Amino acid sequence: MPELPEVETVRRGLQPAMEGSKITRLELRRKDLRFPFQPDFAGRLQGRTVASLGRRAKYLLADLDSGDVLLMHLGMSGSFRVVSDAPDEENVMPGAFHHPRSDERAHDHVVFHMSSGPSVIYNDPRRFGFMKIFARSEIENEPFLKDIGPEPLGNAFDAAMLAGATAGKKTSLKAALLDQRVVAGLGNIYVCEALFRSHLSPRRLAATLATKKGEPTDHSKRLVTAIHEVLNQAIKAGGSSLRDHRQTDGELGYFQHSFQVYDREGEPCQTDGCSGIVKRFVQNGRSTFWCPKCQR
DNA sequence: AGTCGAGCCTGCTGGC
DNA sequence: TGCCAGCAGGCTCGAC
Repeated sequence: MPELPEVETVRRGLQPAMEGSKITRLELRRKDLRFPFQPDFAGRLQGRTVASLGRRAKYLLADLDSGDVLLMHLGMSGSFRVVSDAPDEENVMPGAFHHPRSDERAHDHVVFHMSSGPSVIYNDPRRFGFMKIFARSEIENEPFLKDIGPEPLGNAFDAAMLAGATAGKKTSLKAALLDQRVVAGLGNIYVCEALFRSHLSPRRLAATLATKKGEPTDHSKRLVTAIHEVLNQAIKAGGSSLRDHRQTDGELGYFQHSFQVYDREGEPCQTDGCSGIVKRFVQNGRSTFWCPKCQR
């Protein structure tokens, strides 16, 4: 599930419960997620106040009053939900309709009991997600963050930057956009959608975003515009819910209804005047969806 | 050095 | 109905 729009949706949902609130108790229901929890993981969190909850790429970053930062990644199937208290009860926050079944609760791995009242529960069936604490002073050296490219919705990301980052790359446009060192936070869904909206082929050589002089081409400009549009629309829709993603109140995101190519193999292309059919093929081990007729 | 495939783990879907 | 292969939104590592 979680690409940038889903992680940002989760961040906004967790903010009221976590920001300015103290972690009174941390329940670890297993010793690992993708990786073993660090020694004294719970001890470094309990009694600490979350000064702010931020996001970098697909990572959530909880800034603690101890000078530590808690980094959280949702992997493929991670989700958070906020419940009013006592996670063993069915008392979900008002307005939520999602009451997890007991077999879903088997994957409730971490529970943050917050001084603000509610508990924040991390659920992750596949356990590709992980959590790690590091000192804020070490953020520049944090391996998970240090090579990540610019935020696609930030000022540093524009056509010239994208052209520079892909200059000389022998790989495809699709693979380049999935590379977090080029631009942060895009995953398979939003790369497919952005390429479609910019009418660029996923097979196109990444290096063609720049001229020989290194100037950004029109393609690079179109792509940046498309990335902005698709991410902003998806955040507005609360992300995309395919299998796992839910907002923190249990609501589904609904951007999946706005997909134009992703998971639409065999359906007609939605570009005005195009009679193409959406195709799927496997590129770098991942499904790519595109319209061969209008994406060049 | 840059690029690509394998693997991590569980659950769901479609075909037989 | 039941079984099993194939597939899934991310990331790192090792091999070329």
